Amino acid sequence: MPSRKEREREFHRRFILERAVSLFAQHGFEATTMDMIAEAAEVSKGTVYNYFSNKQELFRTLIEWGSGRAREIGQETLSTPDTSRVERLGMFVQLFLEFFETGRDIHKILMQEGDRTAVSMKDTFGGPLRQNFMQLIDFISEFIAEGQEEGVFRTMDPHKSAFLVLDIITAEFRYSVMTESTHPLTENTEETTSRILELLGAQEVTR
Amino acid sequence: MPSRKEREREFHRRFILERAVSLFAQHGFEATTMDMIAEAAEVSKGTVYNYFSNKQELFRTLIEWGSGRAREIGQETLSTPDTSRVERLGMFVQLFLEFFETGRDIHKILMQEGDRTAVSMKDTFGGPLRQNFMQLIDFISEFIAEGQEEGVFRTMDPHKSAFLVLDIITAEFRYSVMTESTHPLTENTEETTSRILELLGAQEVTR
Amino acid sequence: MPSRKEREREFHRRFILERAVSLFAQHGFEATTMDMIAEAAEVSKGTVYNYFSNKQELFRTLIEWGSGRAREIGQETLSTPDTSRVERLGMFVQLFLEFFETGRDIHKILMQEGDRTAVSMKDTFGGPLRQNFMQLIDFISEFIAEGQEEGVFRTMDPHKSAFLVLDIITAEFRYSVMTESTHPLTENTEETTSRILELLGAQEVTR
Amino acid sequence: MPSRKEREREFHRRFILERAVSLFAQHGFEATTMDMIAEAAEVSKGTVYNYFSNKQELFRTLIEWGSGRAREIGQETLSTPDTSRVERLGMFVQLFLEFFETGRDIHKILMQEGDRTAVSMKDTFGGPLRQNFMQLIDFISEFIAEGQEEGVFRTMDPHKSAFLVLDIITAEFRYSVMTESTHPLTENTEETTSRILELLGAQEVTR
DNA sequence: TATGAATGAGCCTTCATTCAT
DNA sequence: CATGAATGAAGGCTCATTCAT
Repeated sequence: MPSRKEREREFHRRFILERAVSLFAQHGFEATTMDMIAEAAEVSKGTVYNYFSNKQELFRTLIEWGSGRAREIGQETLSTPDTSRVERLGMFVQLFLEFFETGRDIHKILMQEGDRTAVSMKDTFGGPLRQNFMQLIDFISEFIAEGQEEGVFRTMDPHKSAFLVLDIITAEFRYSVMTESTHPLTENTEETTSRILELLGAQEVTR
Repeated sequence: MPSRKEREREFHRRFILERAVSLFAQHGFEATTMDMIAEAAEVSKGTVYNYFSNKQELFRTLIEWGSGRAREIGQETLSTPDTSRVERLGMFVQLFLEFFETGRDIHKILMQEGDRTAVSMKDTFGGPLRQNFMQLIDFISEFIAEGQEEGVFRTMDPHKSAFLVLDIITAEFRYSVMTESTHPLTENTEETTSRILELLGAQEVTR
Repeated sequence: MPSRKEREREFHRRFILERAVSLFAQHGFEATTMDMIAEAAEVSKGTVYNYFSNKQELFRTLIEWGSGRAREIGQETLSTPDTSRVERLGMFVQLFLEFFETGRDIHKILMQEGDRTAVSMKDTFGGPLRQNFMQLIDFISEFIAEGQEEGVFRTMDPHKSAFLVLDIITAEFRYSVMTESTHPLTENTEETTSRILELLGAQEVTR
Repeated sequence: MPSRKEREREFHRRFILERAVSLFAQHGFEATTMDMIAEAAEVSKGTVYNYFSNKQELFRTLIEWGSGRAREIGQETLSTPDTSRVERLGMFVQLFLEFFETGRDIHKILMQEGDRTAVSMKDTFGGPLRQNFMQLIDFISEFIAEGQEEGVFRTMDPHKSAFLVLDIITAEFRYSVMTESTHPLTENTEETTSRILELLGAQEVTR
């Protein structure tokens, strides 16, 4: 039972995080200073240190938060029982694109850091990010493998296919940003889904 | 006719660049210090500044070099006359994967900065990188559009398709890095090519 | 009502300035390092930057402070109503020499920078220094012109005379420094004043 | 008997000095780099070091050169026999103003450094500059003392008067620079001379 | 002697972190 | 807990000087 104090503390902590997100997204980890964060959060620098022991922890929290949510989406949608694989996949794509839409900033961070993580495993932030990412890959991979057993998907390496599936979805985000599009990403849910189904060689898909 | 001095100077310049590449790839722009670069290049810090007026210029040179080469590959392969579209695409994929293979570090940098560029257009390094990237997209886009006119590819937005084509290729790189694979990327040339052809709805492809 | 914190901050700021003055006077702007200033002020380098955004601002503050005070002296003494011009001039000379006496260091800086300003107008520090100096010249100039109208002073270019008047006063300072004299400058008030009166051709002066 | 080589060397040395003068005048000692000097002298940096063992020596040479010339002027004009003191003084003023006119740059340097010298005796450049300056003061001082004995000048401290005499002359230079005047300084020879004579209380001067 | 690449000490400035109030 | 002044370890960059060619 969290006391009122604890709840307030958690609230304050989240507030700082939310203000920090856009700064990190805009300037990257190194170029974002604690002063900037403190100012954006309308508190003193000391206060920021009261909630986060250092800059890295603050950033790591963001990474974990974002990548954790991504993993959750996979977990929640892909294993829903009593639903066709196609429907589940559609749900997954939709929630993912919605997630991108809602938290563009956290996504920019994840993508930038994702690549850096892909690059140097020992990276401080790589840990939780990589873990969440790999779990997400596993959910997708398993989803694909089961679909193959059911004869719904064509036979191909499920693990690699999982990467490709994620790539197709994130491509939407990259395309949107590169073309400075203002259309909501979710508009492309159906198109993206069918592109994935095609990749997976889903039988029942009709175009 | 460049004098011996000039040639040596150019040689030395390249040497510093080569040593800097892996540092930037590993730590990113901000976290890589001029001291690190100087030490890696086995020269003094002053010497590095003798060849590059500042850290940004050094980095920009790398970005332009890498992204310029990527654009060239597109230009050289996709517009080859007297060759079927399928063959041209195969060549494109192969050269691109070879390029990844040869210069893994420069690619890591391009991808990291690519994402950062995708994120904030005003970025200092965005200029040349974005320009080269967009030109590459244009080459691919045109290649697709012509193929559509010839009835070789299915009808879909050529511009967006171009992004997807690139994404499919770079996905190989990402996958390779994430799984710490040691297989040469070029092994996947055929598979990647056919995946792209499938995306484009190429008629003659048989699996 | 400035809070205690604000007052302390202002106090500290002044302290750093006072310690910096003698360093600048001794070594000049370029040769004085922020490390020297920090050490002299018994604080860390970072603290200096807490009070002054950079070296130039610190120096500019000194220049403005000193040259502003010089201008004030002219303003306050020369336009005093109900006082003879001779008395006013005497007051002016006295206060000026006192000012030299009190802040020998700031004067050294003003004279050094004054010459540099005289030399290159575009100088960063020239602005406020030159402005204050010119205003001082204007006060003196006006004082002389009015004296001429009253028939107290001989006829001559008031503007140029103003420069000469100042030169005569500062000559005392230069002489004192060159001869390493320890006599208080104010001892020469009367002598200097009569020298100026002679220059101005003041009627009532008897020797 | 200087060999041709030696003469050429001396010639080259002077050339570098001449090119360096305006740089030092414009930017001051610290802000003038050896690169700038080398470029201005159209030689390599190494060559500059071939003629001057370091930056300080180069600068000191300039100072000695300039201050030596000033001393010479005093020596040559003030002790001319068979000439009235008034005429000698006129000659002195004229040559001095001409010197200012011809070598504005070296003068700027002397005035800037002169003040700095006046300030810290231990200064590296102070030595020769101070020595030449003091000798010049001595010449003037002696000239005044003798004039006093002859009854030509009023009685006053000859040493201090010498400083004032020099101040009156240099004031012309300062005034000219401050007002950005383009008139040749020598135009003011007569006016300046009579101002000095007035200071000295010369009997025969009529205005 | 001329050249200019190499060196490295040192400068200004930034910023994560600490800590007294 | 909140504050923000103080700290000092780096970092980017400059430039006088050296030295091999």
